[in-house]
Amino acid sequence: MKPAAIVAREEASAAKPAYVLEDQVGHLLRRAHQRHAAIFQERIGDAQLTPLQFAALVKLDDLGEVSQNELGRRTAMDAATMQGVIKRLLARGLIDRKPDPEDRRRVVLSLTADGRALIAAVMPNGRAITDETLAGLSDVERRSFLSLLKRLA
Amino acid sequence: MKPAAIVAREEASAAKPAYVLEDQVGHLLRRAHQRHAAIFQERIGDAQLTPLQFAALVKLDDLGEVSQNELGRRTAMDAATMQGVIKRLLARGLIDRKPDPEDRRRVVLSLTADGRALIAAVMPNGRAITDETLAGLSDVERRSFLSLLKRLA
DNA sequence: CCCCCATTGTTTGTACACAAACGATTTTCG
DNA sequence: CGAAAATCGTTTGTGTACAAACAATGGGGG
Repeated sequence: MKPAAIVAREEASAAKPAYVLEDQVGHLLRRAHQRHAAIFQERIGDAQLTPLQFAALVKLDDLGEVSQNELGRRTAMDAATMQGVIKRLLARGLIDRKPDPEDRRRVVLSLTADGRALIAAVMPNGRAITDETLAGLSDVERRSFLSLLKRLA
Repeated sequence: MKPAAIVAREEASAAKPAYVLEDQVGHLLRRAHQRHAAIFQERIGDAQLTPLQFAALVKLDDLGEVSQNELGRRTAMDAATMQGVIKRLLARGLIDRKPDPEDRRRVVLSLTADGRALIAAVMPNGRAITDETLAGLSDVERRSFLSLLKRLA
């Protein structure tokens, strides 16, 4: 006859066939994202700049001029989230905003000289952040992980 | 002599050696997390229940009774975030809260009967959500991805 | 041509996420 | 023992994240 403690443990694992929070993708994605955000904040080199603001500046640097919604699509932010991000970048004078003469619904966004200077200055830190986030994985593992992650996103 | 447009493009790619936003871990983690959150909301089967609330209930179900901070550590939420999550679970009558007689700083949390019933009801959906999030990856790829992700988190 | 429909940008409301500062308690260590 | 340090829970402030509803504009199809 098995000891009561073991019977109880077996019953428990029979009743709850192991939903281990720590093994769920969602939980792990959330924690990995948290860790990345912490690394970002620590190393981006500009205390006010957030990951989303950085992403918006990078894309704006790539594209030159874009409408607000278009920039949102390119950076995976919805229109409401965009509002806040754009407002803060405008307040810091990092981007410019003007009406689109060809479509009066649109506003055209672009980097200011300050914006271009900032993005040039912190870009290397962006690379370092990516690198530190992936520290602990070998080159092969990094490639494999990024390729799988891309398929999930 | 090269056309100005091509010179400009070459200068651009020389000056900016390809920081491709779409390839950065941080951006991909954020997008994967977004996608998971959308799947969660669609399939958890309780419109009010969020991923964090679900996580808190699962852990509470595992642990029985815990203090608020302890539960926060187990679910990777900080104390301030915990406030809101606990407040909403209390408001729905899914958890109980009582002072710890042995440590007057602490509050002891536990599931109510409603909380236990809800978690039992939605647990299968939790599994389905994990599965759908990983849809597109083979079994081998899933194991590999989760193991790498765990090392990043 | 005009009406329906889509798109653009905005606002409001809810829910994470965390820093920072706080009062109350408990623990530790000199 | 008693003061310093640590822990617990709370509040405030800023910044994502998204649903839902809105006014204004643009594009088509009847």
